[in-house]
Amino acid sequence: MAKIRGRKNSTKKEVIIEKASKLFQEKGFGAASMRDLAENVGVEAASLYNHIQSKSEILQAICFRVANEFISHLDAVEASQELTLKKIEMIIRFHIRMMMDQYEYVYISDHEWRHLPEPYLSNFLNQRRNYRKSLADLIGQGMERGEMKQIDPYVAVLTILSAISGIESWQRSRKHISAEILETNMVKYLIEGLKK
Amino acid sequence: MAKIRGRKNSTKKEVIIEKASKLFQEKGFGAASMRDLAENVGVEAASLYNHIQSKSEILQAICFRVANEFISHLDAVEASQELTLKKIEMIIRFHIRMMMDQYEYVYISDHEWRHLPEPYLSNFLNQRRNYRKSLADLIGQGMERGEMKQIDPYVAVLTILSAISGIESWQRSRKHISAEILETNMVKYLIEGLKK
DNA sequence: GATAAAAACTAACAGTCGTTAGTTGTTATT
DNA sequence: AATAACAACTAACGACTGTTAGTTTTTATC
Repeated sequence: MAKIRGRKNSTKKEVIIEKASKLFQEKGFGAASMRDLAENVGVEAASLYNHIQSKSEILQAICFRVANEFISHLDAVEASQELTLKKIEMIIRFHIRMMMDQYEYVYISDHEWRHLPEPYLSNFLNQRRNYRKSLADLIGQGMERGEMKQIDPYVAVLTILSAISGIESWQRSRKHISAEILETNMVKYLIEGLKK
Repeated sequence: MAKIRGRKNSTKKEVIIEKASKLFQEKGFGAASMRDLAENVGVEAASLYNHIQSKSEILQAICFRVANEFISHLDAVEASQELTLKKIEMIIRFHIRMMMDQYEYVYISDHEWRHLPEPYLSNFLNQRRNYRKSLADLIGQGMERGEMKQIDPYVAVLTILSAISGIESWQRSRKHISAEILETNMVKYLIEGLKK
């Protein structure tokens, strides 16, 4: 019996998921093949199945890992004692950081979830719906307390989340702008708007 | 010889492109098959090739059609005599309307352009880069004239465009919110911000 | 060094992919 | 009615898909 096997196994599985995230982001889940992935891992395609059960299991792992990170952070923020507007700013900053630090993972979770098989697809969409609902409630609360403008909370959530998920296209022109400038300016825009 | 053939041909081709736009948006370009598409058109897969040259020609048609619409509108706005902030508002409204009226086309142009073959891919990305550059210049001009806050123009462009392209996820919950409310609130947010 | 588990390999499966060739039916012009 | 272009069909191609079975090599424990 191998003691360390469990550790070794999950390590190799992690390598596969990491390489897959790059591949899925570049080519899309449908266009990325297991043989592509195997080549990146440095192994034959069939050997991958010693560590994973299927191609879509990789997608599941990526999507739900990202979802859990966002949900955990939201819970922590909600439990804090900050002003509502400050809470929203914290969430915005976390989303921006996630997008910059774990670009491939977040991208896949944002765009490739369509290829999740049931029942994972419904599960994922439920989690996403709940997350957005919590965020909208938070914004509604901020309006009630007079901290913020009167704006449809759901539209605000939509605007914030999709504005940030668009950083994807900034990734490719990284040279033109630093991470710090991006975060500072985007937060300023999303909080204060464009008009003077 | 058939006089009307040209017209007939393009009409059927247009049907194919229209059905394809729905299919590509739902399943992604890679996962959508020509046999899928043929079934939606009501014809055998091979028959499609009497009207189109390849699968990717459909993608090209969609991506460049959308790109041209946005470029044309931008040109018209730039030539107008409005205030800069008003110009930007006009562009935002146009993007929102396009997203609502031609959702599938815009979605594909936003997300499936990766699958364009060269040299169309480079061509497309060039056009996109130029479009964003023009928009950033417009915002820079607005700042110089004192109409707007001091924000990195490129970040502003990125925020605006990606915020709007996120309407995709609103499409699926259309019942919860009307197009008018969406447009009004999103414009308000993107111009005035969240803070009171 | 023996043992046994883990992980690599080769070969192949059944199915799907985009696309082409060749043929038949349809439609419009003469 | 004859002609000719168009658009549908069937059949098939070679390549590629995710995945399984069976076998061999590597690795870790005793």
